[in-house]
Amino acid sequence: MVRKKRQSMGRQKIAMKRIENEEARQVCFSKRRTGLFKKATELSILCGAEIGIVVFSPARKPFSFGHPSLDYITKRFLDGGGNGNGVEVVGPYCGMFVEGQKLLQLNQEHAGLTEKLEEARRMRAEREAKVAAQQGCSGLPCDVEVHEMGIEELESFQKRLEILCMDTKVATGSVPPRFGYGGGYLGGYNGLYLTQAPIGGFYGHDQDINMGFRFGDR
Amino acid sequence: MVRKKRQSMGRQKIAMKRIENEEARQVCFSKRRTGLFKKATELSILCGAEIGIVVFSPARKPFSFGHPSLDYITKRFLDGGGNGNGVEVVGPYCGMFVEGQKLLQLNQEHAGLTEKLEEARRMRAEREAKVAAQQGCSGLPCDVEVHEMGIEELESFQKRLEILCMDTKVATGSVPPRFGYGGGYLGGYNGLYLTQAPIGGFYGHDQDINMGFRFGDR
DNA sequence: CCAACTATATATAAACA
DNA sequence: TTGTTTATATATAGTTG
Repeated sequence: MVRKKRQSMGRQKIAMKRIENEEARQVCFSKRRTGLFKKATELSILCGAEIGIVVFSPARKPFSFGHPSLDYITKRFLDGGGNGNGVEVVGPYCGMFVEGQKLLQLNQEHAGLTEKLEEARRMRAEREAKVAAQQGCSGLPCDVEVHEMGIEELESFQKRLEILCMDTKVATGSVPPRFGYGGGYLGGYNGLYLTQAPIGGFYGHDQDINMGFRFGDR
Repeated sequence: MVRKKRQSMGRQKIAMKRIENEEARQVCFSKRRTGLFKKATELSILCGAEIGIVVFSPARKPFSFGHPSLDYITKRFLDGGGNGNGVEVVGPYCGMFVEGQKLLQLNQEHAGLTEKLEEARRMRAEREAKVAAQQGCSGLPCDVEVHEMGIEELESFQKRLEILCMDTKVATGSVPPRFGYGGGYLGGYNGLYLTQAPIGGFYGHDQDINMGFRFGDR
């Protein structure tokens, strides 16, 4: 009787060490990343846990996962870290989220500086006007350019932040991708989202595209 | 022949929805969190991936995982996101790490603004001096210091950042906890670190410190 | 909470589309 | 790089201590 050849050897045990074969490593990465995110999804659903994950592929491509969303988790920290203490960082053991605190501080600092800059500009304008009225010596080479540039940069920066914010929401699924970006929703269920998160620069090298949310795109 | 009663019903299938029983939910969380971190560990070893995870338990207690460390991963972004492009955010889809990009931008913007502020103040002082002297508008020495406040803020800010940075290192295990905090290193191997990450001043409540696991154990 | 233990649900290595 | 199939390695629910 002819025994049919096995169609598969089934799952083989593998040594817990770096997979040297590059292709195999990449395949393994894809599958296990999917598995990891699925586990995270289940954990958050079953236990009501809130989770944020960021993974860099062997090819240095970033992927992220968040529930309810990374945005939400970050906000939770910015709003006090769930410890009822929104000001003093008693035990700043938030790991990755320490960044949230830094961000908050920088934002405040930024706002403060912006205000001061504006004020300084106003003052200077006044003086300038005064001087001009008295002596008509306008057109000093250095100051005009510097300050106009400041405003432009400020505005473009503001704009960039807003876009970033919206994109983050889209990517993390806290907002439906109705902006023609291609969307950030990759799967998941029950309000959970899996997102690929290329940083920019070179993610167009190969076609890791199916997730295609870009920005004005490659 | 007496058949022994089964010692266990074995693993039962459970519905993918929130576990209502609080105790069961907490137990499930512990087991699955361990499993999730183990999966992350395997992924990083097998594929050379870099991973950062933050999880909030249903009891709102934070746990984190990082390879090589959250600190390292964060730095990678702050230093340019590993894309060799530290300035323009082409595709700002970094999820959690968008924060990193924002931080970078804000930092740069902060530096730029500070400079411009100084500049603006210097200019204003110049005008003022000119007005006071009511003389020509050619260059002249302007040693008026009006920007002390700016400098003070800058220094305190700098200090706060440094403290945060050090604490982050302690928390992620990249530096031994010699500061009496109670320690952030909880186990791990091969350069992998498992860290519990309580946020506030309450991380000493109980000793759920034993989330370690080994390969080959089961 | 943690450590077994058992029986079963799941994840996944290999090979191929 | 994703999807499918097969056979097997692992993760875990339920329970006990």
